[in-house]
Amino acid sequence: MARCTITDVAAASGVSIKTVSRVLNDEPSVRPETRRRVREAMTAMNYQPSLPARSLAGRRSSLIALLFENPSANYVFAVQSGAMAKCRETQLRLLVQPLNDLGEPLIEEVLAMVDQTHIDGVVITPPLSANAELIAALDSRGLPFVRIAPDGTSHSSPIVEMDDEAAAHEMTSYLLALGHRRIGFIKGHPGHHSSKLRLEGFQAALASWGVDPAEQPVEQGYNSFESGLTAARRLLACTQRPTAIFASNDDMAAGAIFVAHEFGIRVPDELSVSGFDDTQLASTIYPPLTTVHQPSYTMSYTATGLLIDLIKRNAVPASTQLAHNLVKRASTAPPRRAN
Amino acid sequence: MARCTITDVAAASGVSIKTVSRVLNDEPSVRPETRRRVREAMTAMNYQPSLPARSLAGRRSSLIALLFENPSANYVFAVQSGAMAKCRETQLRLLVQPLNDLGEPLIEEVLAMVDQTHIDGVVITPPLSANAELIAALDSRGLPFVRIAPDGTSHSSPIVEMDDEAAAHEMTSYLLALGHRRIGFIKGHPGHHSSKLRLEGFQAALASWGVDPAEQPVEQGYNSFESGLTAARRLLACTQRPTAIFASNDDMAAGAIFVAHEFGIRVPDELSVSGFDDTQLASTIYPPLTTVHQPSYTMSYTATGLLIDLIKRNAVPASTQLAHNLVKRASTAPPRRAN
DNA sequence: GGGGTCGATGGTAGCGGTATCACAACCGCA
DNA sequence: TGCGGTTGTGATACCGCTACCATCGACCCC
Repeated sequence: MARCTITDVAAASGVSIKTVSRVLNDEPSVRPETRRRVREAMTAMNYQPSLPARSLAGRRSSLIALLFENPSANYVFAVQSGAMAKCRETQLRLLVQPLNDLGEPLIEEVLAMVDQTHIDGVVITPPLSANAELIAALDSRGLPFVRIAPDGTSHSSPIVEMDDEAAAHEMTSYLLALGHRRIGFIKGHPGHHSSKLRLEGFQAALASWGVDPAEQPVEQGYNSFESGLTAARRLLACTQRPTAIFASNDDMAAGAIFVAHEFGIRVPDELSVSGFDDTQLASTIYPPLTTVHQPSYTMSYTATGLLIDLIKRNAVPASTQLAHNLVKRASTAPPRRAN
Repeated sequence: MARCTITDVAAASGVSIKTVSRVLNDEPSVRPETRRRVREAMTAMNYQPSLPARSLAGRRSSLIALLFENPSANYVFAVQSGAMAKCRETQLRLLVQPLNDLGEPLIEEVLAMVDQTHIDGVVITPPLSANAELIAALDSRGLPFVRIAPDGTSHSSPIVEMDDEAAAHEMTSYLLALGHRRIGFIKGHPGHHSSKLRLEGFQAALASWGVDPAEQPVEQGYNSFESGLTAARRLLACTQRPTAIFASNDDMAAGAIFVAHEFGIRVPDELSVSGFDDTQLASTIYPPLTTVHQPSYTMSYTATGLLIDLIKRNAVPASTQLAHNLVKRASTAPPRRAN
């Protein structure tokens, strides 16, 4: 069962290689009867088209790339699974391209990859999706791409996102409704646009409840567990300790819970903690984390679908917003009455 | 700066395309002076060789695949990063191929991928590395592959592994040295060969300390957090509750700690818990987990290196064993004196 | 009923490289 | 001086497929 080629199939089904090629590409104007014969021959011989040959001859490579620069295993895994699922449906191959710790040559690396592999298109995840140079470079190559959760800068490429601000607003309202009036906030990585939106949602919710945002303690975090540790230590060392902490992602929220354990502060009795993203971690720590479910898998699945449409030159929406939802678990409760 | 080809480079440097090809492939018998001229032209024109063209014409595709069927984001991320790092060093591309939820057509899917992409070789992670049919299928295609932590069945392909039994032995000895004499064990997924080895290490250590392994409570787990929950509930509901739990991986250990929290059992004061793997999770939960550091990243980095050697027909060791080490954190302590 | 259109198919020139062979220039040695 | 053997280089046939154009009968319209 050695590899066989289009020529073998053509011979076996008594047509020219061109007709086999037509069947392969689902082109019209092949008689159904002929199509059937060719298809049968292909299955019988276990014919597999050669991807390199197709991409060399045609304009398509049937290969798309997923670009990321994100250190979170959970996020990357989710995004990758989503993209992969869509690729499997559509007979495409996915080239996964991590761009961590590259510094300057990032753009060059991407362009080299694009030129070498003849990629058809790219899905870009945050924070890369907000990288203006990268966008410009891809544009210069005329390569189609879809961005996941980029910043607000306008560009004609399609976008898949969730409403970070509304979600943060909801979470904050939930904490306020529980009775919390002193809520510590841990900001996300300054490089991520969503960090800004989440803070804005937090502040807007406070304002709408008549609570002065300026009075609430806010600490800078960097999306890592360790940065959550540092930020939470500061928040909990305040003289007026907050009764709740809202962290901009789950890793940092896990840090806050860790610190609470260290300090002997009971969660949620003495301190409520909530996160953002709903990664696997959220339901693995104790107590399980109240958080916002971010549909990372679905976002990337959707983005990949849009990219494929884009490549096929179908009409594509400029922007798609996916639903989030609040996941209430055991890390939040009404504040203990202290007075 | 549109894409340029070997012909352009040849014209620019005044040689034939064949000579450019020679320079590209680092073949000998090109005059240093000529080589320099061609190299210069390539950089000046920002020439990037076309991967599809090379793989079509030559025997190499400069593409290798990483096969996995593992639901753990942390593990997959680590393995992928390691393979990717080695690929980047050697100018290869990595095709990541998850094979989850495929059932029967798994082998076909892999073979189709192999035939379509003209992959040069494969790195196989557990539990796929123990899949005899897969191994046979790859063999039938004459494709080089390296397995990470496969089971004991002999095969000429290189293997990268750690000593699971010795590591489990060490961990158990550590718990015994702390004074524990009733240790609950949570077994790993029956499909993973390492599960068996870890259990054996546990039992051997007990025996060498004169403790009867048959007296220790053992529960079946399936490597997931949830299965750890179930197993730990059973262990802690025993009339003679163990003073320590050794779980075969970190996720299940996290489950045990979760259950301890639920039951109001203090860790490590009333119950020691230890895990295996040292994933990111181990240092994110509270208390941080004593565990065995499994060098997943390094294993896959090494395996990829061996694969490349194999492809180049260099001499390759049949088996490489990487060092593990015990990471002592706060989840273990001497048992509380109860009598 | 002749020319135009369309449906179904085939022939063939590449795509951008590599492999095989050929060949000229140069070398040492008898 | 002439011979075989290197060494550096070029010409050219592919690799497996797609794009473009040609072909050829059937059908259609006025």
